[in-house]
Amino acid sequence: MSTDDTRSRVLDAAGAEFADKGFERATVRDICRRAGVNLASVNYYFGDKEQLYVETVKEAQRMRSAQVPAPQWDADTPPEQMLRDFVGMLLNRMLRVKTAPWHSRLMMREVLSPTKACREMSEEFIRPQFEMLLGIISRLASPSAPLHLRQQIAFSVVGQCLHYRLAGEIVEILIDDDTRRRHYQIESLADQITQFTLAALGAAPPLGTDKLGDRLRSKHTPVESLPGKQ
Amino acid sequence: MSTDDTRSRVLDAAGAEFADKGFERATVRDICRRAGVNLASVNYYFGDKEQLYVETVKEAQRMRSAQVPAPQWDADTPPEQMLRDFVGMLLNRMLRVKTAPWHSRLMMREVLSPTKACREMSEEFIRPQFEMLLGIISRLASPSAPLHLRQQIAFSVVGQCLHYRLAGEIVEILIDDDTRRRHYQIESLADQITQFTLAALGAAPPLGTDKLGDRLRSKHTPVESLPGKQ
DNA sequence: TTTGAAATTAAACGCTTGTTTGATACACTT
DNA sequence: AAGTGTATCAAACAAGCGTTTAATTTCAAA
Repeated sequence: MSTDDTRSRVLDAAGAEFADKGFERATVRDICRRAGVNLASVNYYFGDKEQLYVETVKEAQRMRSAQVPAPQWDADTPPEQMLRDFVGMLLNRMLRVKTAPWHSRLMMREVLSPTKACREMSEEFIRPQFEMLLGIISRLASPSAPLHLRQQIAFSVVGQCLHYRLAGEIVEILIDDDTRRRHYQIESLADQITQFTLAALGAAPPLGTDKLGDRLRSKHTPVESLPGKQ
Repeated sequence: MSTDDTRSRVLDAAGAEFADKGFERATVRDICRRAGVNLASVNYYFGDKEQLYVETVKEAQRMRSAQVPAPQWDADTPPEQMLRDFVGMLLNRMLRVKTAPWHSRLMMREVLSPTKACREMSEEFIRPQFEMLLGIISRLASPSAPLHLRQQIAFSVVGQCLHYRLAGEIVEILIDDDTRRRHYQIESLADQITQFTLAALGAAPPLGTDKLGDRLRSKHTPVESLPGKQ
């Protein structure tokens, strides 16, 4: 955890402020007020606001990989299960931590509009995840599917997940509270997105015929290995 | 189009600035400089910056409905074609106008993070589009599919499209220029997303078997039996 | 105890922001 | 021609911003 020396307090407060308001709207004064330190601390420890921001993103990246590790699979894990795990991980990382620590929110911000200061960091953070998904897709798709098509399928998967994070405010407007409480829990969404994708690939019957969880969860080992953050 | 009196010039310049930089980062000075009018004009005609922003969003909404109307279909248009048209419209509205007039960019901004000043406006702008898509899905999906599932399928469609707009910078990082030029044109993406969705619904063969455009664009061919790759 | 570098502080600097002012130019009526 | 309300302008205002400074406190080594 964060020690309580001044530098760490500033870093933590800055992360929260940047995650909430973005770089421009977050002010050094608010950061220092939240950290309970003097106004000049930012410049004393980090030089200026921008270098503080970069350090904050690095910290978020460190914390996130330590705290929500990617799933590991046996050699005989069926690719359907891998897809379900991956989608679950994606949704959990995006939605579970909406109000929790600022690390995920800040990372999301960097993905959506990468700061030039952190561009290459975002890249090396995203690419391995994309390659992992691409590997799963390749096991599921027809062998004749060219690379660019498999890449687009991967984007289709990511897009479905991202939507619930980005357009969350619109979803709250369009779907009534009751329906949302009943059918928009993370695991339900993960099931739906997985089945949708598998059906599109011909690896499962079309949507609306049965529940995915009944097939995937029961057949193989239960999925509590999901990166659940407590 | 816009008359060249001062008020219109300010409104037009403000739209462009707000669309580019958002409310906070856009400055009254830049707006007036771009409009070629005096700094005080904003307050003279609109009261303050926030009221100018609201007027700008209203103007964008007016222009957009006049300029990019939703597709109209014959009674005998097959739902597959309707989905293709809808996806094409969505992608065009999101991507085509990246550099073009500011109206669409500003609307997109409002959808992603609705200003409290324009919340209800965004709602009445989004909902009809969502209902239209929901109608198409309902014709394609299994009759047994409950409402909440059809809604989530609609979100899956929107999510796939939105992704190319929102994570566009990440896509540019992950996919090399050549592949992007060849396979990431708007119409190609619309084909891929449509086929992906139709396949998921059992209304088309799984992805990677043939090109969608060949079937949909020429003439509608009925649904063939779903192939089983178990 | 003395010393000196590191850490912290209050205050101010210079700049940009949105907004307001008061004077001036213009167009139109009487 | 005089009067009148609208429109435009340069200039200044007050507030907030990131940053700097210079003085003070802290505290471990000498």
